[in-house]
Amino acid sequence: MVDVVNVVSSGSLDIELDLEAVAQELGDLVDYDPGKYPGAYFRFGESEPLITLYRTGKYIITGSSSEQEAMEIRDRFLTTLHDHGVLPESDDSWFSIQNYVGVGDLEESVNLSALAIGLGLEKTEYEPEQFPGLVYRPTDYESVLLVFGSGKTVITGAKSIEEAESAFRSFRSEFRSLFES
DNA sequence: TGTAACCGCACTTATATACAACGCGTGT
DNA sequence: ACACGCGTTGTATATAAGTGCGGTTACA
Repeated sequence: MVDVVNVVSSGSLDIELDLEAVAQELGDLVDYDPGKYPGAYFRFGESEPLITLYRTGKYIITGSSSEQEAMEIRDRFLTTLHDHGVLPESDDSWFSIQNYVGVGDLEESVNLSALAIGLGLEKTEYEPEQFPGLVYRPTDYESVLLVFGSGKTVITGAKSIEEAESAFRSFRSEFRSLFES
């Protein structure tokens, strides 16, 4: 239905950090350049999700493919900080999923100009010279959908996988009723 | 040297986060 | 006229989609 390709989550360690010292302690796992960006980048491996850690102790995990993977990375991250003496205790104050990015497929080609009119011009943006996809902001979902001529659809801004799937299902039925396919 | 094929990149969307630099408004 | 505070913007990250552009490479 909807294939999740990216999950963005965030949390807090609830302690202030000296990022310079953290980078020193963790070595290759951390990439920190305060002149370029205030956050320190932490990554376990080449294609692993990225954790951006801030002075305030707050952090963001990007690039997970599921909620489960995000949770696992968080656990490993906390354990690693604890093992290096950066974190006194390995339980953080809060952690939550902020954004799901997924891909759906209508499995047929779409006339985007006609779709923009069908869905309503006030809810859509379609400027093919600027971007090949149609931007659809449904009234009853917080998610935003990017629809392409191939029928492939990107769903983003969802706070849960259920929200993403529901938004896509709703869009697909609207699409089918518009074009009677 | 010309043309063709291919590659990488920016475009757009959402979202958390922080810090610098900017504009603008108000008060002194 | 100037200082200060607040709001906004750009910086950076991941990720998919399809299009167009520039640059590089290969072959005739």
